[in-house]
Amino acid sequence: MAKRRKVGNLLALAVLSALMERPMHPYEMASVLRERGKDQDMRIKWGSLYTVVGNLEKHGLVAATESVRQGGRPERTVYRLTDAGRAELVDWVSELLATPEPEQPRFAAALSVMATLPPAEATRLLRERLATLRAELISDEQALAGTARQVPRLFLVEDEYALAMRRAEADWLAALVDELTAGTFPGLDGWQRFHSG
Amino acid sequence: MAKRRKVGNLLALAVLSALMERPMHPYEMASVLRERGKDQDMRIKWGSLYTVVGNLEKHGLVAATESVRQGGRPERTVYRLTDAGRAELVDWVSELLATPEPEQPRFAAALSVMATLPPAEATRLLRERLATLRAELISDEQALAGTARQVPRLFLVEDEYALAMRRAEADWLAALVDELTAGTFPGLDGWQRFHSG
DNA sequence: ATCCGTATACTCGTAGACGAATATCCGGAA
DNA sequence: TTCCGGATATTCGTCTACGAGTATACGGAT
Repeated sequence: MAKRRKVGNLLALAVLSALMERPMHPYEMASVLRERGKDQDMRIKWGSLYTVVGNLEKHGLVAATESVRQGGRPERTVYRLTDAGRAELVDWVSELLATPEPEQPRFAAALSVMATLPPAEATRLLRERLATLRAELISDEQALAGTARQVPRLFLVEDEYALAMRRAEADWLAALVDELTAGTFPGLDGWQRFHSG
Repeated sequence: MAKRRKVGNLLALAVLSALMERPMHPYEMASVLRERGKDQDMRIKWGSLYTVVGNLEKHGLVAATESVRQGGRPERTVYRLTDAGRAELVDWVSELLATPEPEQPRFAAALSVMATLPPAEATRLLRERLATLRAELISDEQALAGTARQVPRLFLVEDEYALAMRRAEADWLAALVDELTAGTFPGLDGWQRFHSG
């Protein structure tokens, strides 16, 4: 289903949305994104930024407006959103919002090969994860509560979502660890034997 | 924190784990992975498979054992896991299990630019997502219950995890949609006005 | 007056990811 | 017997992602 975008990198989505506000040059986009805390959602890759902006231009989704030389600094090219770009943004967001796509988190990959470790070791590691997760959860909750006093909630939904998912992961993980610890997880003995023999 | 792996692609993890069982040639790995249902977790990219195996060999994590020409078929190179490869696998799984890393699901990106759509439209799309999500949830639950009768639970933890996360997403989403529908989401009027004016 | 750390702004080379093409074999239908 | 479609196995070339490097300017400390 998921349509093939001319520029598929999610960084392009961020760029387009930044340009909704006003024309900017690439470096400025990065700054704006960082200030908005988007850098946590998607760590800004400098190499990609310029490639992505270039591709967006090539496909007519953004257009260069001017090349200003301010002081003696390197020349900056300012880009603005085209009509096609605006349309692409709307279309893309709509698709992303409406269509759940199967994500493949790294942790799932790890679980799928968990059997390569002996059960005791796996349990120990999972317990470690759970502890870290809970600690992060607490500080993230506080951080969110803090920014919620300054930023309207509309711009924090992503964080609320992320937090909810983390909480769910912690809950699920706690249940698994309990089963492993109590020995009620089925097949534990076979798993153990596989690693002893 | 996350150590830089010689071969970072998660497909490499799957390859290493497949080779734990017995030596194989690349195409066979793909088949085995597919049969185990891993192809859902990570859609097999043929281009990557051979690159990844090649890189694993270059770094001494796997080694070619023989090149068999069976019948007149193209020559197949069979690879086995080296000691270094086994160690890498254990180390990698351990890290992935123990260390929660900030994932950046596409949906989070979508939420972060949701404001570019008018609230009514966003709500409509989210409702659509919720419906799809719930439908998928039901069929996935049944599918899992089905395979659970044939495969030991140890090899289904990833699926249980995926399912739990989906459920959590659906719950969170339902709550959000309710707020939007009831009009109790704060700042709804400002959001609307931004798009009318 | 000069030094230097930090912010600004971008370029480039390379490693990796992946789609699509290629080539051969086998079994069954015509 | 011959033809064809699907399974077997891999190669190739392109396109992308990104780290690391480069170069200048500004402001405060020395």
